[in-house]
Amino acid sequence: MERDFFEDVYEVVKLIPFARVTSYGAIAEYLGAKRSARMVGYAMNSADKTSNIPAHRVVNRVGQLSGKHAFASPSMEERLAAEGIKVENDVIIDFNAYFWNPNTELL
DNA sequence: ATTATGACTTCAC
DNA sequence: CGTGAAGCCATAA
Repeated sequence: MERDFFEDVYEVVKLIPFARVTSYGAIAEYLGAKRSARMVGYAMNSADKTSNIPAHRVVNRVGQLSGKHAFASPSMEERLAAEGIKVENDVIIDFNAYFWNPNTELL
């Protein structure tokens, strides 16, 4: 399994530092295809099952755990809480503060 | 090759 | 301010 797009997504997601989160759009934009934000999440769906990808650090633009349903256990919010990230009502608190932009911080 | 689907995003009403 | 619809791209059937 080596979908080029997926591969890039995995790489970026793996590079996400501890207690840090990012959005699908940000990753997609970093890959040069900001229109493919959906594919990023789609990749995560496969990534979390097949690889040790911290998909729980990837949320939508508003910091909402849109993909929590893809996590068997523990819950996405628990994983984030384990990193000191507060989550309430499936939404990351102070998301802007935890936001990690690959284009800005990684580059 | 074509159709359907989706962990998104943005514009419109 | 809230809900709805359309757009875009890659994967799967």
